[in-house]
Amino acid sequence: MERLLQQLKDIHHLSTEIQQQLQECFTKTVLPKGEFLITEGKVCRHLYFLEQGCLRGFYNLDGKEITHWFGFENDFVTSFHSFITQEPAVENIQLLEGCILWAISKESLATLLNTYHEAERLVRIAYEKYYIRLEERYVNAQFRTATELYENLLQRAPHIIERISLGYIASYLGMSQETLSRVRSRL
Amino acid sequence: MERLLQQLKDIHHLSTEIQQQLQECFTKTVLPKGEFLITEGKVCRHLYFLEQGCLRGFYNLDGKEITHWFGFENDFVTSFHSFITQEPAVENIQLLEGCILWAISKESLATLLNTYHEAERLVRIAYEKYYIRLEERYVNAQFRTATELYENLLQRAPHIIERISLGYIASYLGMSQETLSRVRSRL
DNA sequence: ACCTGTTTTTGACTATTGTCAAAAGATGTC
DNA sequence: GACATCTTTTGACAATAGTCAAAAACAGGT
Repeated sequence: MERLLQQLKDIHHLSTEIQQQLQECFTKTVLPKGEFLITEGKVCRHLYFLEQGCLRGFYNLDGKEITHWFGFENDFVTSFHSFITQEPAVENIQLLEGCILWAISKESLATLLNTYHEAERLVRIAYEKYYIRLEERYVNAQFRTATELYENLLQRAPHIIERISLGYIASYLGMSQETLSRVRSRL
Repeated sequence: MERLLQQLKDIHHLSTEIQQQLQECFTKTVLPKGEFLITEGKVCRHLYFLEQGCLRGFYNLDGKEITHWFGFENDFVTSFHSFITQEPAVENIQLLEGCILWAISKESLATLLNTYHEAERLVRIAYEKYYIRLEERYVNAQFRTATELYENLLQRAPHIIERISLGYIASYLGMSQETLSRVRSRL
């Protein structure tokens, strides 16, 4: 819980009142490796804060799993599309390690936003930070050779390379595992 | 201005007070085809509402222009990264047609957000809509052949194909103009 | 209808990457 | 230490897409 509050404080000042309220809204969740946090087709009713562990978001395309995102410590995770619209999720989120998470329901969040105007600003600023990271991920994703894509990732997000297994990274970069393996052997 | 207010009302209810305030904050801007709204390297101090016309966002990669986004009527446009962080923009936004835009400065927006708490919610919800469109654009962007990418775009955003010239669409889909031309001839 | 400049199409060739299949290397457990 | 399982590497071949260059189609203006 300390980590979560600290992350929120980094975004914007928090009154003691709202801090107490937050403590009540979030529930600790511990899940083992391999488990699914979000499953394709189900509506996603919670937003999670990831205290410990890592996970991946992926969707299916012609029977192939496409990893489009990795989550690590201090990230807020959910299928944002499904959480916002309350339509069934098109993606899955799977734990790549055992994880400690803090969950808040859509309803609790809505109540929080209606009660505390400062919470509204908190969420907006969190979105901005999230959006900027998303943008950085996609700039440089196009028109590159496998080698360039890998070198770019190595600079931009070495923690992904250190921690995630080859097949998932290949899927994330949009190439086959074999190609990625060959790229690596050439460096 | 009517269109802008209507768009905002679609997002969330507006009090008459805030409507008047909005009228004062936005400035009408008319620019000819080819002009740049945002230029790489310059800090972007305005957010625009596009009433009429269309435009493209692109960045340079090894001397090649990569179009990553198109804007049409009723879109809010800017280099969000630069506008939010006030760092120099990494992308350009160029008008593909003559356009009518409504501009609001970063300062005016900040004042608005501090004065009217409901504006805070307005921006958050606008972000959510924007984010969802962005996500839809990138899902299905990977692991596909040129033909599939084009067919996907045809379904998802036929207005882009009808209105934008071949070279820009090719750049947007991450393929050469020649390949796109061949794909089209096969259908 | 004609000229001019721009956009789109076509052709030939090359390079990169995907696919399938098998081998080699790690990791964990008994 | 040996076995089973999972991950990574290597090899051979086919298919897809990029590049360069030239031709054709289209649009706007006179």
